[in-house]
Order: sequence, then structure tokens, then C-alpha cells
Amino acid sequence: MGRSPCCEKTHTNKGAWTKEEDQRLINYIRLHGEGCWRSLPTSAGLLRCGKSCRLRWINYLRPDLKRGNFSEDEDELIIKLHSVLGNKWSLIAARLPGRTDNEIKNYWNTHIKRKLISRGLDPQTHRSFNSSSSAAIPTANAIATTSLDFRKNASTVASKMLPSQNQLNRMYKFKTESIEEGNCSSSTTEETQQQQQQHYYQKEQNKPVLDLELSIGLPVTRTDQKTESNWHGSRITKPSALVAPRMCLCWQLGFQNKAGEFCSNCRSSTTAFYS
DNA sequence: AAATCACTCAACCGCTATAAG
DNA sequence: ACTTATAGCGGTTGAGTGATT
Repeated sequence: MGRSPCCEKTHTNKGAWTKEEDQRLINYIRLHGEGCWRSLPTSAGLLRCGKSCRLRWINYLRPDLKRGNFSEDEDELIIKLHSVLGNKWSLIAARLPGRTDNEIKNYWNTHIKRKLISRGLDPQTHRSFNSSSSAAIPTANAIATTSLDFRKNASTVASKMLPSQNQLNRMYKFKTESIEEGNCSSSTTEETQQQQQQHYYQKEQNKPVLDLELSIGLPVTRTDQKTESNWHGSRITKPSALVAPRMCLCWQLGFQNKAGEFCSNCRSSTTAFYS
């Protein structure tokens, strides 16, 4: 058997909290501190489940909550953090003292989304709607502004979490080199061109941008042209093609040898290879 | 003044990772 | 080792409220 349940689900209140319930919760946490939400409702004399108590405290009753309208600075910071972190509201809230993840999430959905749309930006990707595809290329100005403001605010507010200038440079360098060497085989030619164009703009501006689009691909090599017979005997020249090496899907842990070859598991006859 | 619409936000729901039994 | 509950998170809902017709 596992744990015993935290509360009698059938005897719990739902819906809006009353002032009395709030006061009970506040009093209890003042005396005993946060945590152990499982036993809190019974101990505090509340007919609520622990989950509900936790939410009420975190989102509404905590004394360090700021409440009130969001400032313009907070708006911009949320937008920038969202462009880096996506819908990770708890991580964003951690960078905004006095604000809760729920509050920020609500504010995003009711205000900021609209704000970005009115700026012609897609709230999810933070890229311009004017671009033709989902892998739209932001304007050079937008890149410059975003990256400048981003680092300016990030260095003061989110310095503990966000990458340093050196890290940004390293990431930027790695990504650009990878694309220039044709190492990314998962993108289509068009996407690759767009990525290259985007990085070109960034290079031109000399203001690297944190790109969190990750792709996994195998290094590809180009085959030689081949001349062979087709089905009715005519000689045809097959153009060169991009080919990825066979991929090892070994799921066991092992060590490569000094030459960097596959682990012993992979060399065994039972290993599956896919190309 | 009443009806309808639009908006806000607290609270709930469902999921995943982890802890406890 | 397994089962079950908890903690925490993001998504969604719906009651309350103000604006508009």
C-alpha cells in the first residue's frame, strides 16, 4: 500500500475562499510556517484540501506579494524572459519579486499577448507576423534592440539565471559554425538558408542573440555522382546526394575506445543500426 | 434601466516528477 | 520493487464586474 490520503475529498470545500478561511490559513502559517500542505488543513481546521491551501497562500495570502498594476519595466522584463523561457511561468515569477506565476500567466494572457500582437509580433515566437513562415527572420533593428535591452535588463535582474556575455558569444559562435559547416541535417534547405540569413544579420549587427531553437542532426556528407542503368537499360547519371551516416540506437551505457569508436555494446552483433 | 458583451483573475483541473509507505 | 499520494506546474474555466448598446 502507498501513502494514506491527505484529506477526505468528500468533505472539502470548493470555490471562493471566505475571510474566515483566509484568516485561519494565515494564522496557521504564521505559527507553523509554510510546507507540509498534506497535514495543514486538518491542523488548521480547514475543510480544504492541501493543494487548495497551498494555492491560496502562494497566489493570494503571502505577505510579500506586491499586487496592483504591473509597471512598464515589469511588462518589458516579462516579455524578454518569456522570449527566453517560454511559458515557464514559475521561472519567470522567480525573477519578479512579489509576483506569482499565476498572476504573470493571467497578465500575459490578458495584456501582454495583445501588446505584442499590436506590435506585429507573434506572442509565442516573439517574431514578426510579417515574415512568411514560422521560421520568420526578425528585422535587424528588432534583433539589435532585443539583444541590447535583453542583456541590459538580464544583467541586473536575471543575472543568476541567464547566460553571461561570454556564454552568449560561445553559443552564438557554435551555432553559426555548425550551420556554416552544413552539420545540421534536420533542416530543409530553405530553413537553413533562413537561419544563415538570420545569423548573417546578427553578425552584421555584431550583437549576438540567444537562440533557443535546438535541433539534433547528424553530420552529412555528399556522395559522388554515379552513372548506372535504369529499369529499361538506359545509362543515367545520378546526382550527388547528402547522406547521413548510420545511426546507432544502442541504449546501453558504455565507453568509447581511444579512437572514439562505438562502445563495446554497439560493436556486438545484437546492436541495431538505422540509417 | 436592462440586456449583452468583454474582460479579469481566483480557483480548479490534469499532468509529471518525486516522496513516502 | 511497487503503489499511491504529494508538490508543483501550466492550461483552462467560470463567476464577478465594468463597459457598451
